[in-house]
Amino acid sequence: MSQPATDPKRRPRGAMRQRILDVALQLFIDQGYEATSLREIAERLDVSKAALYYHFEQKAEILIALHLRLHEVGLHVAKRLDDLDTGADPVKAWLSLLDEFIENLKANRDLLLLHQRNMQAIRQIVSEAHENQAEHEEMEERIRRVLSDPRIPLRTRVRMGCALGAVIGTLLDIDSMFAGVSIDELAVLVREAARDLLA
Amino acid sequence: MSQPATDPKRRPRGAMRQRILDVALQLFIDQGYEATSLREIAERLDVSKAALYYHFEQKAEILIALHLRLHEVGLHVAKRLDDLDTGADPVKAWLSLLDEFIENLKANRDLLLLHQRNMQAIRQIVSEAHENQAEHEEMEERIRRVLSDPRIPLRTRVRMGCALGAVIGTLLDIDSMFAGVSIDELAVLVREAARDLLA
DNA sequence: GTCTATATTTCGATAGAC
DNA sequence: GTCTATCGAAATATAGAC
Repeated sequence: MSQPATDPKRRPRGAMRQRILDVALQLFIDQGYEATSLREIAERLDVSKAALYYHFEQKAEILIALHLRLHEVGLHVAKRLDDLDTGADPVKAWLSLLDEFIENLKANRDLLLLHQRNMQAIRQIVSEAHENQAEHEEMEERIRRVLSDPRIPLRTRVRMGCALGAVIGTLLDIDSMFAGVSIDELAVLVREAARDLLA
Repeated sequence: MSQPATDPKRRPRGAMRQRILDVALQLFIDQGYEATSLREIAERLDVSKAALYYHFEQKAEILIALHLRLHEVGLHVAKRLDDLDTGADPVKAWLSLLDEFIENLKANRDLLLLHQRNMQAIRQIVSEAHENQAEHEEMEERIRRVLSDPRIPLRTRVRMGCALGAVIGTLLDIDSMFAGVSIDELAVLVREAARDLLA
């Protein structure tokens, strides 16, 4: 009903939309969302500013679209959070959450970088967009809840947080930290360190 | 010669300047540098926009002043980095660097938050201000150099990075992670975890 | 779908009185 | 040191032709 009535096999559907998102993602990571103008995005794509408005009603929608991409990717990690809520050994569950997270990070480092470097803008825009629906609870929120769960000893919770911090700190900004080392090689070592932390 | 000719004992010297910096710091942390207008800062201080320009020639100077504050604070940590360069046991040196860092973080969490959340803006503005002088090498740069030093086994370097990530990840955004736990209590546990990581 | 205008708003910054 | 008033630039967004 709501799908466009064109042949679904005719592929370049929304191709321009994707190109916009790709360029915006790079610029938002490098300069930040607020510091990036639609003019810049349009110039890189060699189209006019107005062309962008055919694909997105507002600038904020570009950021939201990218944020949603990350959200889909994060669903697997969220599943592991459910395990944590439903009993089971929290340390074990956390370790497999970290594994899932590392895989996600390897495959979508740019989206996570976007999130890390534009949290303020994303928070503000998303909260305005959903108004008060509360709809999907943010993964961060759920992580915070686990780390505040009094049923888990504080010492353990802190180490869970440390392990997560270690993963993010070493694998996300890899280029500026361990330039030249492959991410896979790093991931193995970090995973091992996280395990030691929670042993 | 260049000092103002007023009585140096008459204290509220630059009091307004400090109030501006304090308000700006809070807003830059909450909303980001680019998303914060001088109008907002002026409103919070209940002065006019133009008043701000008596104390700072440009908006960017406010950010630079805050960045310099952080720089002074970071000098102690930088000393520990020297130890790392001049031989000695890198693991031991790293641990005492982390201790110094944790103390700094406890005393100046807001400045570090500012830095973490406005890296892009700071980088761009600072690089424009110093043009090509290269003057003071940024601490991050020095940390990266240590973590790339081939004389230290990769496994050790990764763990050094993990330990730093653990400290930052758990102690910097403390309010959103371990709400309700005192930072001192947390710091003890994180310090211990870092030591285990590098054991 | 993309273009050339243009409207509208807001921002950083300045001039000059007090 | 602070104000009012204003400037010029740049940003988001829209109108309407093609």
